[in-house]
Amino acid sequence: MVIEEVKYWHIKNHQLFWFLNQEQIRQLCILANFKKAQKGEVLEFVQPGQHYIYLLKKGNLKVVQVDEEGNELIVDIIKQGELFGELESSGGKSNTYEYAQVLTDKVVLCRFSKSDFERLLLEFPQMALSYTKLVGLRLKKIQNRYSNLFFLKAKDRLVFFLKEWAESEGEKMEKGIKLTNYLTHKDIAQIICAARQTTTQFFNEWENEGVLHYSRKEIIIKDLHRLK
Amino acid sequence: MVIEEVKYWHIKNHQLFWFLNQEQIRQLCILANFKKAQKGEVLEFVQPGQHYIYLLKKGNLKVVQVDEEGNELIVDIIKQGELFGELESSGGKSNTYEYAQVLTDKVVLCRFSKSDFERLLLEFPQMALSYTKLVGLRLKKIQNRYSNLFFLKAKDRLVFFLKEWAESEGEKMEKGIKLTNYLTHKDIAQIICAARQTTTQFFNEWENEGVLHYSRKEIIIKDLHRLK
DNA sequence: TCCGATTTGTCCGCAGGCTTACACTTTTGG
DNA sequence: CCAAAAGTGTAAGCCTGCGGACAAATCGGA
Repeated sequence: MVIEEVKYWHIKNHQLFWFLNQEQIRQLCILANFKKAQKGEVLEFVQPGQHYIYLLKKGNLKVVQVDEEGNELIVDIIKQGELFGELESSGGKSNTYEYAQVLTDKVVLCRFSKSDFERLLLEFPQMALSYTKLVGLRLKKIQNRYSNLFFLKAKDRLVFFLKEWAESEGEKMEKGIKLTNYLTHKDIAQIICAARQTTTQFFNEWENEGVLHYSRKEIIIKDLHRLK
Repeated sequence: MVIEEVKYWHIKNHQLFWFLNQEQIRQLCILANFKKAQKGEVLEFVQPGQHYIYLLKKGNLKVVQVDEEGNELIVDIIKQGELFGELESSGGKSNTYEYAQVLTDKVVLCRFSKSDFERLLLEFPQMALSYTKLVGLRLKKIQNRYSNLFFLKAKDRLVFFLKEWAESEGEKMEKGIKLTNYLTHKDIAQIICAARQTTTQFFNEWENEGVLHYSRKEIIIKDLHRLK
């Protein structure tokens, strides 16, 4: 069962764990610490002094940044098979605090210490290269979000976000594209950098126009092109 | 002379080129393509199909992103000794176009092909690790700018930018901190994501309060703490 | 099944800062 | 050395969308 899971994980992360053979994966698996968590649970993954890399094996979670006034911003949504932790940890200096929270019913994740991970990267340079590309990809993604925040208005940012979501997790059906929903209006607002009320408004406009249906369980995008 | 320059460059980039000996540096130097450019010159560094990594040896330049309406955003300021190119190239999909422009009187840069660079990283895993950390650092930096754009108002973003600049290139003097200026109000506006007029206004407020002096050649921050 | 908590719906005033518009100043290049 | 271009100063109007306020709906747990 554990090996089964590892196999799965291995597939999801081919770009990174490609170069390891079964034995090495098994070894990494021993290194790794497994953990389960329930919906809503908060994971404080940036303990000072303790540096871990996390791999989300099952479920989804959000990485939230809080400033001194208590304003929250969702920095990233971590999906099945994605790495997080070291990468996200904020610059250190600032007065913002960061935590992760479970969005789906349950979540399975494992972690390995930063130093173990680095040892692995040194042993398998090919893997270091893959890892670098992975980080580079995130850099591009965030850079995209950044320029969107400047170039686009709130509504267009929401459209952008929904299209991206549809692309990565959407399921095509006769009635449109179905997204299994694990986000509230508030969550989405914090992702696209808007007020919750503004987000609600846009959703309702689309609901009335009949191009989208939002519910807590799922979102149906009936017509992607009319989404604007 | 060339070796002198390489030595210098080596120092500036210790985190990356640490592990190479003189011979290897010389070799990299042969691999590399040198180029000089004048102030104002535009470098189209993202040719499709051609993947290069650039190292800025001397001077400063800005990386600009342009959207379909012609709005410009400065994605990054590249300073002496910094790498750019592959890292910055936008996600590919979008309809934004990117270019670099020389800010200082003259600029010296060299480039090596992505594949040569990757070969080097594979040969020196320690270097791959350093490079990974470098990319990670940029990720953090951009993530910081992103959350600033959400949490902070325009004026505070300008303060943040100036403080950062002062930290990286400021020169302490009796009259305050001196910054050799290579940016116009427009440039700064495009960095902090504000309108040019807004930026001008803030500078003038500070000028009147006597906490800062702006000119095209230099910026003197007389009192960092009163800058708000 | 019921109660409290969370999420969603709606309205509206207010403000930050973008736009437009133009005058003035400094730099650059022929 | 002069004209054109680039950069700076200043002001007014307008618009997006934030924030507060509350009601209604939905969920989750005891």
